[in-house]
Amino acid sequence: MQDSYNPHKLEPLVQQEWEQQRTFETVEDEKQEKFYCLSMFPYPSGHLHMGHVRNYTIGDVISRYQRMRGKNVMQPMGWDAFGLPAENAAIRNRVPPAKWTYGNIDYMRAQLKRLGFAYDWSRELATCDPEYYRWEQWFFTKLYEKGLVYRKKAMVNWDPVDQTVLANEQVIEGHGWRSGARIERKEVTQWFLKITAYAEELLKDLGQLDGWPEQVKTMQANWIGRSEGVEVIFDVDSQQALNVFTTRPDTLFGVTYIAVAPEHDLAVHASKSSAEIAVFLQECAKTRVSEAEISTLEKRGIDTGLYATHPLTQEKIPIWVANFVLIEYGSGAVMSVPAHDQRDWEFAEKFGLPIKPVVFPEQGSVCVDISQGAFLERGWLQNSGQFDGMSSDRAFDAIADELEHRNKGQRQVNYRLRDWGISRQRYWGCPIPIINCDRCGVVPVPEQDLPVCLPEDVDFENAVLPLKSLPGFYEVKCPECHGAATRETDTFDTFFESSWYFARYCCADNDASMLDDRVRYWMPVDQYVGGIEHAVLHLLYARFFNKLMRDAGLCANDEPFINLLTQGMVLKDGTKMSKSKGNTVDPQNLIDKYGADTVRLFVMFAAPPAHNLEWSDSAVEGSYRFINKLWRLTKSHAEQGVTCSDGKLFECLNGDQASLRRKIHETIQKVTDGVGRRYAFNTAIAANMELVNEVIGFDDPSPPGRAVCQEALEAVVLMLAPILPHVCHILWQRLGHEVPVNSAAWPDVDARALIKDMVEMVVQVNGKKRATIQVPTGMGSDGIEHIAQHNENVVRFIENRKIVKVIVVPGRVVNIVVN
RNA sequence: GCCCGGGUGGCGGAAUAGGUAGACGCAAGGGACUUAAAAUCCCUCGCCCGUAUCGGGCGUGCCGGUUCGACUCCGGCCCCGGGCACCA
Repeated sequence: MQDSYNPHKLEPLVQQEWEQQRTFETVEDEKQEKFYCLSMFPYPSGHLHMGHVRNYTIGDVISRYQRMRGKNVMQPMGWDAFGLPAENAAIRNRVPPAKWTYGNIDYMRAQLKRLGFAYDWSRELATCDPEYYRWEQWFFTKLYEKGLVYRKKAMVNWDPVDQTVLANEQVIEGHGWRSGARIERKEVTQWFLKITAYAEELLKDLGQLDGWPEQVKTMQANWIGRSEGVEVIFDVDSQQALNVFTTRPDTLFGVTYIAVAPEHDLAVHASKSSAEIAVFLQECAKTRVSEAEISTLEKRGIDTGLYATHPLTQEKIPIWVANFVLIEYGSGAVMSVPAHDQRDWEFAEKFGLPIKPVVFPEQGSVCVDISQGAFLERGWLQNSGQFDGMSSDRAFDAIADELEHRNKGQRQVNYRLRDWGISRQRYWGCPIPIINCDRCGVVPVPEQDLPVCLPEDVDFENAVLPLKSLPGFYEVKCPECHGAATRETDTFDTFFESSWYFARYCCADNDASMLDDRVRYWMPVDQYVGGIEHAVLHLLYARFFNKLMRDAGLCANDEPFINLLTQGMVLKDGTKMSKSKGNTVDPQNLIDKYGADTVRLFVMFAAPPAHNLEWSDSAVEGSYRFINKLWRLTKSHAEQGVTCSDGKLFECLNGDQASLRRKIHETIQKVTDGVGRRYAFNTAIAANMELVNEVIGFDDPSPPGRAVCQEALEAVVLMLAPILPHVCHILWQRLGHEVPVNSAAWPDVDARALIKDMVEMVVQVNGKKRATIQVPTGMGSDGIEHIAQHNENVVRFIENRKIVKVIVVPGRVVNIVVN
C-alpha cells in the first residue's frame, strides 16, 4: 500500500483491472435477478459538464449498490448524437457535423472512463449511426402501414433572410439569431405521429408508476389534459359552421362573442375584404410559434364583421380574431363567456364587448359582482331560458342533451395533448424514409432499401445545408413504378431517436432486427436517472414509443421505466448550466486536480439528487480531505495486522466497544435505507463520516477492540464502494480480502448490536424544551412521566401551576401542559 | 400567462410518519506542531440577553390558521428555478 493517497496513480490501475477482467460486461442469466440501470444518454456537445457528472454518478452508485446486493446489473451508455449544435459547429468551424460529432464522442467516452463508471461498453450505441437509425426508419414505415402517421400543415418559425426554418431557441426577441431578420410564421406540410390515439392509456398508466415522483406524474397528467365537455356547433352561414369545445356548457347563454386564431380560415377569409384585418393578421404572424410567447403577449383582437348563430337562442354572435387563440389546439376557435371566464372578461372589457352573467352564486338570485372580474365558480342559472333555476351540474347535462337533440353539438372528451410533429427541416438528423412520386403518391422506402443514409461528407458553405440542396440524395426512382421521384428531405425530431434507445441497448449488436428476445429479459428499465427538464417531453414520448413497440409485438412491457429519479439541475449564477448560455463548468479541471473519487464524492455529498445544485468551486477540498483521512486510518489499522471480524470476540465487549459496534450497525441501517430506498446519498455519506470520526476517537489495542475497529472499517469501505470505487478497491484489499470489493456483499445489520439500555428523551413544558433525560429502554409512560416531572429545571416551570395534560411519546418527547 | 418544484446559519445542506431546528461538510476566527510552509490535530462558530461549561428570549421567505407540539399540515401572498410541444 502506498504511503499516501495518490488518485492519479491508483485510479488508472484499478480501471485497467476492471477492463481486463471485463467486470461490467453483462449477459442474460435467467437464474439471476436482473437490474437494468439507465442514465439518460448525453448529447455529445464536446465536454462533459457538471450535470453529466452528477447524473452518471447517481446511476453508477445505484448500479454498484445493486450489484453488491447480488443482482445481474446492466448499465449501458451511448450517444444522443443528432441535433442542432453539430450544425452550428459545422458553420462556425467548417467541419462536417459527422466529423465533429464523432470527435466529441471519442473525447467524452474517455472522460466517462476516467470517472470510473461501471458501464457495459460492449453495448455502446450512437443514434447517428445508420446501424441504429435504420431500425427507426423501418419502424416508421410500419407505423405508416398501421395508419399511425399522417401529414398535415403546421406552423414553423421562418427566417425570411436566411430562407430557413428556425428552432424556438434560435429566435431571439422575435428575430433570427444569425440574420437578425424579424421572423415570420409559415405553414409547412409535416409528418405527425398519432400520440393522441394513446392519450387515454398514457394517462391511465400513470397510475401504475409507483416508482415515479408524484411531481412528474402530475406534470404529465396536466400535459395530457383530459377534460369532459361539449362540442358546440355555431352556424356561420348556410355553408360554414364553427365547432368549439367547452367544459362549461352551463354558461352557453352567456356567450357574447367567438374568438378565432389568426390562422383560422374565417380570419383569413375576412382579411381578403378588409385591409385592417389583413394588417392585423400580418402583425400576428410576426411572433414565434411557442405557447409561452403567445400567452405573454398583450391581448389584441379585431372584429371580423362576421356573425355566428347561437345554437339555442339563434342570436347573432360576433366573431373576433384574437392573438391568444392557438390554431394548434382544438378547432382554433373558442366561445367566449366574459362573465364566467377571466381571460374572456379582460378581452371584453378592453374591446367593449357585452358581459352577460348567467350563473349566480345563490339559487333564484340574479346578484353577482362582475365589475372586477369574472365569476368562475359553479352556481345556479338565470338568463338561460328553459334552464333557469338549474344548478350548473344539472344544466351541464340538460344543455348537452338539448344540443345533441337539435344536432347542434355532442358530448366529447377533449385532450390538451396534440399529435407529435416529427418533421424537421434540418440536415443533421435521421432521414424520413419516404419517397414522393407524382404517379404513386407517398411511398415508404421498402425494407430492403433501408437504411436511407444521411450523406456525411458535406460542406456547410452557405451557412445552412438542407438536404434539398443535395440532388444526389433526393433524386431517386420510385420503388413502385420505377419512374423519377423525390425523396423526403426532412429529418426526424431528435426525440425520435431517444424514444427507443433504452430497448436497443438490450440487443445493440443485432443487425437483423430492431429488437429481439433479450428485450424480454432486460426490459423494463428498473431505474432510470435523468434531469427534471425531461419530465414531460422525452419521458412522455418514450412511454408512447414503448406502447407502439409493444403493440407491434417487439416487447412485452406496458411501461418502459419502473423507477424514475429526476435529478435537479446544476445551476450556475442561479440559472441552468447550458452551452447556449455559456455558463458551464468543466469538471475536467477537478478530475485533473483531485481524481475521480473526489469528484464523485463531492457531487453526491453536495445536495440530495432531486434538488437543484448551485455550483460553487469551494467544498471539493473537503471531499478530498475525507478520502485522505479514511486512507490514513485504514493504513494505520492494517499496519498493526488485519484481524478477522468473526462473531466470538463480539460476545463480551466493554461499554466503549459495544457503543462503537452499535454505531456501526446503526450506520449500516441508515445507509442501506438511504442508498437503497430513499436516494439520500448525501446523508448516507454524512453517516459514514460520523462513523469514521468515531473510529478515529476509538483507541483500543485489545483483541476485541481491534476486531470492532476492523468491522467498522470494513463496513465503511463496503458502504462507500459504490461512491468511491477506486480507493475502496485498494482499501478492501488492504483489509485482507481477495474478492474485489465490487463483487463483495453489502453489509448486513446485526440486530443484537443495536440494543440499548438507556434512551434519551426531551422534556417540554407547554411545547418548549426544558430538559433532556435518560430513561431505561422500554420504560412505561408512568415511569417516564415521573422522571420528567422531577427534573430540576422542569420543576422551575411547573411548580405552583396546574398540570392540565401530559403527552408522552416513548423514545422521543414528554410534553407537560400547565396553565 | 399556464403547469410543476423550491425558499432553513456567512455557504452547501440535516431533521425519513406532526415530536430536541442547524447532523455532516465548507468558509471564517483562535490555538498546537514546524526554522518556515504545506499537511495534520484541538477549540469556537444562528441572533439577542443574563448571574456565561449554565440558563432565558427570538429564529426555518411573509401574513394568518389547525394542534399539547408546525421547517413539516391548511388558506392567502412574495421571491427564485424548471417546462410550455423545433435546445437537448
